[in-house]
Amino acid sequence: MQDDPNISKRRDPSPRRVTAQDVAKEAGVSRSAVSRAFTPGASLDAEKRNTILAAAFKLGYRPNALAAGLSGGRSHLVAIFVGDMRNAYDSEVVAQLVGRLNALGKWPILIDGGGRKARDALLGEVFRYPLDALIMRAGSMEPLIAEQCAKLNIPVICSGRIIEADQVDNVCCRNLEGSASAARLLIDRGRHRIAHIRGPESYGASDEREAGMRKALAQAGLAPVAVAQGTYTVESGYQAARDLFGRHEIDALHCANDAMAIGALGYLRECGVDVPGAVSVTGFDDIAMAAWPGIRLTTVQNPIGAAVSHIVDLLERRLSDPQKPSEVAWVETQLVLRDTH
Amino acid sequence: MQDDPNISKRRDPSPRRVTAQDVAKEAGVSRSAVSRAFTPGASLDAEKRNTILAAAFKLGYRPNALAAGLSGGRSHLVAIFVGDMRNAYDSEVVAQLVGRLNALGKWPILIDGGGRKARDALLGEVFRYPLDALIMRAGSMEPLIAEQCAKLNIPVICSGRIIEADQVDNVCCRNLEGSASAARLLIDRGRHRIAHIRGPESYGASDEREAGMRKALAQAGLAPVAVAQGTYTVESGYQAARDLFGRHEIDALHCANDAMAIGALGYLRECGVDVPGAVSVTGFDDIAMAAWPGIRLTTVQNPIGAAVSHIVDLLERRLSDPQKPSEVAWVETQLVLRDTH
DNA sequence: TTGAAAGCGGTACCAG
DNA sequence: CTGGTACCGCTTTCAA
Repeated sequence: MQDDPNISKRRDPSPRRVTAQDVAKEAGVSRSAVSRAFTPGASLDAEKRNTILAAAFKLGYRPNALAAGLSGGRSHLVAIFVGDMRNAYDSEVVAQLVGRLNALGKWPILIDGGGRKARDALLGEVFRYPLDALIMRAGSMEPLIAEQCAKLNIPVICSGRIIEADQVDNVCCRNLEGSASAARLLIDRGRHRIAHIRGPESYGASDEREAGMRKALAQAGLAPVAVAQGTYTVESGYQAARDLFGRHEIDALHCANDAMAIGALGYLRECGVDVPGAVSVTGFDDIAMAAWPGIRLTTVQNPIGAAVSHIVDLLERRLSDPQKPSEVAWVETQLVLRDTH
Repeated sequence: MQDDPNISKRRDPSPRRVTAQDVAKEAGVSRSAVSRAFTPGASLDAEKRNTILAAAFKLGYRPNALAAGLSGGRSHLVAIFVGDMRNAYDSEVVAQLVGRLNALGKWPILIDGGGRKARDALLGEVFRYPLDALIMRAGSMEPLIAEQCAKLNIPVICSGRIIEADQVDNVCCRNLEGSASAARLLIDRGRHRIAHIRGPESYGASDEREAGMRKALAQAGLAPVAVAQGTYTVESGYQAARDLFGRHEIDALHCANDAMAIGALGYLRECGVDVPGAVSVTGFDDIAMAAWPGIRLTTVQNPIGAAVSHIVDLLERRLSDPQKPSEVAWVETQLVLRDTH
């Protein structure tokens, strides 16, 4: 090894990546043969294939995915656009999604849209890659992006809001029904002075979740005592709870997501309010944290696993049939009874 | 528009992506000119450039990043390998890192190593892309990966554990000192019966954090009452606390990360133990959650922003000088006093 | 300043 | 089954 006459070449300041040509030379075959050795189902003498694979292994060769993607095939690159990764629900979705995509041989490029002004520029840049698809995880989302994708012929899987367009498939949660079920729980529990912390207007889910609780209350001849607006963060839930409880007589609080419910819980605990003795609190999503000891939040489960499975499923079906009509996959919610109702 | 004679072409089942050639034809120039129009600093008549850009805009053209990467340049693709995205600290790091990389025009491909058996196969696949760099965020990490990268000439930025190798830069937290400072705080608070929940052996940080607290105790002539082992999850912290408090007289508990501390806090709260009246609890990391109302954990800040800045900085410097010697950037910790000590 | 042409590393089709 | 060859879309010389 030490005497390798190539040692000087090895010192080359920027050693080239090993190519099929190199492997071909090493194995004494043609470039085409090397390509075939890495193409499942290609016709190639078994022994020759082994020789080639051995040479490839020795040289540390891997077919360049960029080149492969260029010449006709798929890039296997998928972009995931996330509204705000700092949000617990979204980050759980991303975590699961990444694992599933990896397993499928798809490589997710993450784009963090979090409050970014230059969002368009950002997307403009990433669209330079011939993406297999774009997965949008966002409640507050620009249909503009979908438009751009249409132009570029990139299929879109959208979760969190429904976009009606060609080549766009949607995954959506039964927000209204879910929220209504939480409100009914509170009513059945004997609560009458029910308040709500909703999300910002820019998110479609905010309206649906508010509408759901209003509907359930109305069916019981009730109306919300008060509705405050947060931003889906723990901190905003804390603030909103302070506002609400400072100005109203309230015996139950339904929040548009778990993070805000946890913030509200924190406020109530600070005030020494007995939950659920004096006040019931419910959330929406059932993030991992909702189940933690010390929180044990009663909430509406918006099952992440189901949403991710739908996304992956729609992606696969879309890729195998790019012309198929758009679909909406619904995610059903379920009440999870813990210690705060 | 409706009369566009190309309408039949538009109906093409799989419309090609617009290429430089198309733009050239539209603008009546050569392919080369189009390329130049998109290359800052290339010599091209100003007016002609405008014509070209207009044509490009009209056609919705974007230079194909794959082709660009193929022909010499960088791919601008960066892989982020995360040990376990379900962990709050790691997911905060990823969230920030993604934003910073996006701003730099680098596109992060996420790989979730979370308990995956086929980790090698996974990496083998992603290494088919000519990555600009690999960022590893992992406490429990295979130096094998670094080896593979060396072969492929891919620089590595490693955070969470130091790997000494060419082309590998490291970002590392002062685990020992940080943990020692927490232990000193507990001692100063008058605690003598101090226990520790450590992390698994496979993580280098686990040993360092335990050693730090042992060292501080030793300096005060003390030794830990007991040490339990968790897995850096909330649930494991809860379990470990139950074990510890069931078998020992303890007046303070230092945990190797915040998640476990939060789990322990949950257990103590369930038992009605007064924190910090009867028992002090400290964590490590200062994840967002540690500051939440209802938790307010006293902890050792392992500043994520600083770590991310170091990663990005090392990345930039490595890319601008691939041959530069390896570096270690240290992240300094700081005690954050809240309500549990 | 410009256009033509040679790669970049594969894939896929061609004739043999 | 095999090697030769023409692309894929872009960047970058090289002359003009």
